[in-house]
Amino acid sequence: MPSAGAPKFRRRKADRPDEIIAAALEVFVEKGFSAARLEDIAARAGVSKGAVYLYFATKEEIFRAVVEQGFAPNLQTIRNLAEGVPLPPLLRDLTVTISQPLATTKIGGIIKVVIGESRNFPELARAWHDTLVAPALAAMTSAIAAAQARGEIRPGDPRQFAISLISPLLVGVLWKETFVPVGAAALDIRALAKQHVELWLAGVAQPETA
Amino acid sequence: MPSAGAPKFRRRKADRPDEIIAAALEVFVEKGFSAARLEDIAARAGVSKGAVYLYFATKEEIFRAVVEQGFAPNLQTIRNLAEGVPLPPLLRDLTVTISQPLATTKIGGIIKVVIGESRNFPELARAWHDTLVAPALAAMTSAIAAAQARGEIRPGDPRQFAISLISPLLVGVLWKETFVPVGAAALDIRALAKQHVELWLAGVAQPETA
Amino acid sequence: MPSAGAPKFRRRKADRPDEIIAAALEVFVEKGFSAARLEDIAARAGVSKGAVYLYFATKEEIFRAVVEQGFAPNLQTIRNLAEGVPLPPLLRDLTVTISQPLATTKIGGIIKVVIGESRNFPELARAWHDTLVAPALAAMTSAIAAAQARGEIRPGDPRQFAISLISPLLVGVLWKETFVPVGAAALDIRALAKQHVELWLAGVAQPETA
Amino acid sequence: MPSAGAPKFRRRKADRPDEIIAAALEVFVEKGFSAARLEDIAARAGVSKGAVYLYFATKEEIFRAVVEQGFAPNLQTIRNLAEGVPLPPLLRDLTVTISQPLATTKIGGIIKVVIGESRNFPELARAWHDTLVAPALAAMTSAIAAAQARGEIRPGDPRQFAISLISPLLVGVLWKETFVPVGAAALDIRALAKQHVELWLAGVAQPETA
DNA sequence: TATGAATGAGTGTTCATTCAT
DNA sequence: GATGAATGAACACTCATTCAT
Repeated sequence: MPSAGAPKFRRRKADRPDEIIAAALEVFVEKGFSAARLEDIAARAGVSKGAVYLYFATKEEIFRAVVEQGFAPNLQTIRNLAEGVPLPPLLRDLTVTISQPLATTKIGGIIKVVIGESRNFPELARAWHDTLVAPALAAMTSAIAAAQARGEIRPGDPRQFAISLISPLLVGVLWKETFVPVGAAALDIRALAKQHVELWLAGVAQPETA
Repeated sequence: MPSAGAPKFRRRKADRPDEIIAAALEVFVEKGFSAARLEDIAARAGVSKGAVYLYFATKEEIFRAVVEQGFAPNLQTIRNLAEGVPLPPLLRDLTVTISQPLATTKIGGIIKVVIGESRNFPELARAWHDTLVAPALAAMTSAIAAAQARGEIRPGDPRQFAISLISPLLVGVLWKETFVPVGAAALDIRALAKQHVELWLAGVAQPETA
Repeated sequence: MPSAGAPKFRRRKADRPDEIIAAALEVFVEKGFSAARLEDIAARAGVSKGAVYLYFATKEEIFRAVVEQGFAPNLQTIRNLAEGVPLPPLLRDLTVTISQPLATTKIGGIIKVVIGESRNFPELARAWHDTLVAPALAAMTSAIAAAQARGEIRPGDPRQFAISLISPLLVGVLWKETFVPVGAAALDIRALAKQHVELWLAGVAQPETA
Repeated sequence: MPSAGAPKFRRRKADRPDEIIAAALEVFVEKGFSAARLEDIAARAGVSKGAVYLYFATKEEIFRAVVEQGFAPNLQTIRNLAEGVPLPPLLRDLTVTISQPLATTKIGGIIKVVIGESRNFPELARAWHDTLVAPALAAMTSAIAAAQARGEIRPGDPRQFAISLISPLLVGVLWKETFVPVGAAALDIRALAKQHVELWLAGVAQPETA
């Protein structure tokens, strides 16, 4: 009977943690860590307050799980930054690959929460920095430096070039999380990314020195 | 009277509200609204808990005062965006004017807090958007559109161009508030601004159509 | 059937209640009623939490069972206090009979728990008093009074004499439960009982009136 | 006006801790540590729940204060056990000195609580043992040993003699705390002490060896 | 029977807010 | 005005009890 394949009314125990994390993410993004009520998280996950404590020992642990779970899907993306490839096609490609999840997943909310709680949970901010942000920035920086060495792009601080490149994406997701919910005009992150990459490529191109 | 001679003891009652606001800003930036304790704010302002309530009716009101007080100094800057002026000199100028306070004042902290509490205080996020962010963006957008009309810069969505222009500054400020306190390498916002403006100007320039 | 041959696996269902009571006794003695967790009792009894509820309706009921079960083995001892017998041999005998279980069984723990929870479970304290303590004391008191009537022991309040007689045993048991677990020197209850009975007999003896 | 001597409605801050400790003692004796509700303690002390936390950080800390406060008044009594004095007058004296507070103060309740919570607060049980019980027992033991050396009392384990001596007092206070509240006949501790001391003195006296 | 996931009432603790001084 | 002791509503967390399997 259990093999019949029809999903049972009661969900499997194994699903609960993820359901709770998903619910918690929403609540944390809305309220921040402190103002988030455990009861809200539980309710949104469709379980009782007590059930949450079957899977997480404290509210903090839920928060950590939420933030850490924001890592995994993004780690791979970073490793795709190959150095030997000419930048223009690489970036035009990457733009699509990156702006897609930024526009559609919850990652923006996590970024917002990490920023907001960075002083209350410094280890999490540090983990995000060390595991995601710094490596990603370093990868882009060295890809840019390599392109400079090949003469493809003009001189200048490659780290600052990298920041110039990715900042609008970050601002885009924060805009979406911060101002759109209070009535601001939406931002087409993908269009923004596309136009910005062209701007950036033109901006870092070698001047046509005759 | 306050200007007449050196007052024996500073901290005249008229200064209290501002001292409280300044203290509150620090605490709110560190902890967020919910986790900020009134007692900490009072202590940092050098007054008793009860004294805070002589000037502000609730913790929320202090928060509003903190965020609203972040407006004033920036409103003027925005109005300086003249439309008739060629963009390059204007922006090179503006870069200095803007990145200076971003790098040295508390404005970064306020931005962080506004982002973090945008869902708990939507009116504040809306006020920031409507009063500061949207007008500034609109001003830049129309300045850019005007420049496009004059043929100074190439076609493209002028709002997105504007976002491309200012995003690195915003990211720089958030970086300073979020990752530097947990050990990340500092960012020279002014250098970043300078290099980025050149990148942007080059990136939006008309292609050298012969 | 249970007596036929060696049962393959012990722990037949009929044993469960006693196993639970035994486990509960340990936990109650360690923690007291309130701080005792049903889960601990279940775990120590080697059953699931739910299984406990197949045999007992509430935690209180388990507690009652534990305390009441402390009665049975002791009720008989009390009835052995014959009145017509000369006290010295009777007591020297009793000493061994009584100090044996005091030193080796869990009765000390039960006494401790009954004392500790007497206000939370007054009926239990009352039951202990009415069923065990008062009858025992009364039996001893009248045996002593009878001996006084026979001129074997000197005048004095026979109830107080009875208390003088048994107190060290009680204190010995409580000492074992209270101070030995925190590092105090152990007490040899049997030796104490032996020496104390002689002291008592000498103390209540008729002064050598020539 | 404050000097007028009329006690103000609002009690002095300095009195609160003691009032809370007194209230807590009652509740702890009635319920035990776990079952005692902070709200009950607060109510019985005539303050709000929050006020308790102005003086004690946790419920445990209140408990410790209650138990430790049970030390002080008793420490001095112990030191009065002089060794060179003949035992009979010393003990007849001591009996009054000791049974007085046992009969009238809250010490019995504290003893009961220390016994009941000895496993949950082993440091407290240990502190009681090391600071009060063991020294008192040691003092009596050596006073008895000295008397034995002087030939005043007969041979035998002096520690056991000491236990024989004090046990009825202990049992008396426990009786008062445990069984009297559930309807048992009261015990006149002072009369018990008096008769018991005589019993003990006669019991340990040198047999009239011709 | 037996399990253990789930529930939700209960309680320790915090902290914005009040108010007697 | 200024203080900080006092209040009590709010919330994280626990655990006896239930019940689907």
